[in-house]
Amino acid sequence: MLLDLNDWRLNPRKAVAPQLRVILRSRIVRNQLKPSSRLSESDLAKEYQVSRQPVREAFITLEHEGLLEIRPQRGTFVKPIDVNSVLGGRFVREAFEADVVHNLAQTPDTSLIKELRSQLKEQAAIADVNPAKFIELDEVFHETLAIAAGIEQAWGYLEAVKAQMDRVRFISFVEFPIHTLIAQHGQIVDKIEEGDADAAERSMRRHLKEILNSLPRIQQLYPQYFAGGGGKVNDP
Amino acid sequence: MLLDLNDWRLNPRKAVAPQLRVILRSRIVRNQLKPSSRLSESDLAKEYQVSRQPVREAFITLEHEGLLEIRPQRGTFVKPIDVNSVLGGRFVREAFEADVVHNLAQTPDTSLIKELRSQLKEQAAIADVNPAKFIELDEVFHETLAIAAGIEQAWGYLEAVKAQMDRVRFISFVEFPIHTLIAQHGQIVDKIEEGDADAAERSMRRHLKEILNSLPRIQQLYPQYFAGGGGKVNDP
DNA sequence: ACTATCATACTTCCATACAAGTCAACACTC
DNA sequence: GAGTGTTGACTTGTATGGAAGTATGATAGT
Repeated sequence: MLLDLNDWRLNPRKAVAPQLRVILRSRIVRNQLKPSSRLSESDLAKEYQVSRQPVREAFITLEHEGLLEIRPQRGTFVKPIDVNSVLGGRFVREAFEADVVHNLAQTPDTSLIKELRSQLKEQAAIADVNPAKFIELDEVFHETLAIAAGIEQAWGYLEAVKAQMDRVRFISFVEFPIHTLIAQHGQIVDKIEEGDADAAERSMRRHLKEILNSLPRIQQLYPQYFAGGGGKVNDP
Repeated sequence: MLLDLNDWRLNPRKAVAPQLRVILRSRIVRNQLKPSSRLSESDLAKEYQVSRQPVREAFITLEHEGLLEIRPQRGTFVKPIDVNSVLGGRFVREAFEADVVHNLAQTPDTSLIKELRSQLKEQAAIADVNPAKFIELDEVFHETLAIAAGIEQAWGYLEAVKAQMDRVRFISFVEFPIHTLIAQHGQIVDKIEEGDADAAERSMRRHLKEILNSLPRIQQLYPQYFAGGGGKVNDP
């Protein structure tokens, strides 16, 4: 889902439109297609050697996901990052994952703990080597929690939420204190293992508030990627 | 959003595809287009006097929303209700709205309370007259809370979640204890007014667990609308 | 009676042509 | 020079024909 799809190759056996959707989505989230830049149906059609129609259909789904803005008869543009959307998404995600770890801590599972600790080692190993890869591992970590809580289905609803947050992270890796994030992961695992549901929830909420620290700085460093003013969003 | 769009005329000035998306979405959520029933691009194109392309584009977005299932070269079908999707969505929504009222109760706003109490009266007045209209008012109630909490943006992320839950409610109004729901609304408002954040959160969680009571009964009464449970399943 | 093959009528998916709106450049009028 | 209308090259939106795949039923063969 978050894979790097630079080496795109369309599989001619499968439908083209869904493949284009995944490829373009990856290129936008990874900040390879810059916010406010123009995307032309015809140009992309030529680039991928297909007709305009499948490109167009990919555009439509990506607009629905909040990554593109289609202005009829005007053009299609990569949507600038809307701070309120990021903050709103972050709120949803915090609420969701707080409940997830709260549930998990009430019935700790040793095999889950073992798996999570294994992932922590991977994260630490890759941290200074390949930050983009760390983001993938981070996603796996959180998804593992959701699946363990038995609500894999629910995790899918957060796709759009994660996309908006990931866009911010891909703009500037250096602004994110990866080792802090990993330490927070460790704390969450600890609290789940201890069976302290409230503490686990607090750890997760603190963890997911981390982006609030870096977001203003990133917005200041890269104002060209953002749109509108960052209003205030209340947080628990 | 949830409006009844039975007698809807296409506005020829605006793009057709988005209008079709809204119309079809409404017809599916309101259970006018039955689960597992077949939708044909050509038929709908004739029905709305347009070409197949805009119909197709509407299909694609609705599939992405989990309301349709497009089987290539086979047909397009209204997706049967997946209980796990409903439960997962319910989980997300409970987590979200619990945090919303928790925040609201920490800084009670008298004008908000007044507005909510006014809505409660409306709900009570319509309860026995028009259950479909009550669902609309219910949506307004919850949305009002989200907006008051300053996270209108986040509310948009829950569109798909609400759609799945609403489908269940539209299958059978009688299974839902509307007066109980209204009483729960009242309790939530009370606790916000009292400034008791934890109690407000508990009330909201109890309220959003109400669907768990009726879901099994509805599934048993209308197995043909659900996937993978009780209905005649023709698996290979 | 039973099975395999093939014709046919569907379906979605893609390519192409055209329609309609937008915007910038440019000539023209005042 | 300032303002205005026009042209033309763009854009996305829609219509339509055909390609490829799938289900169904008739038919031939055993």
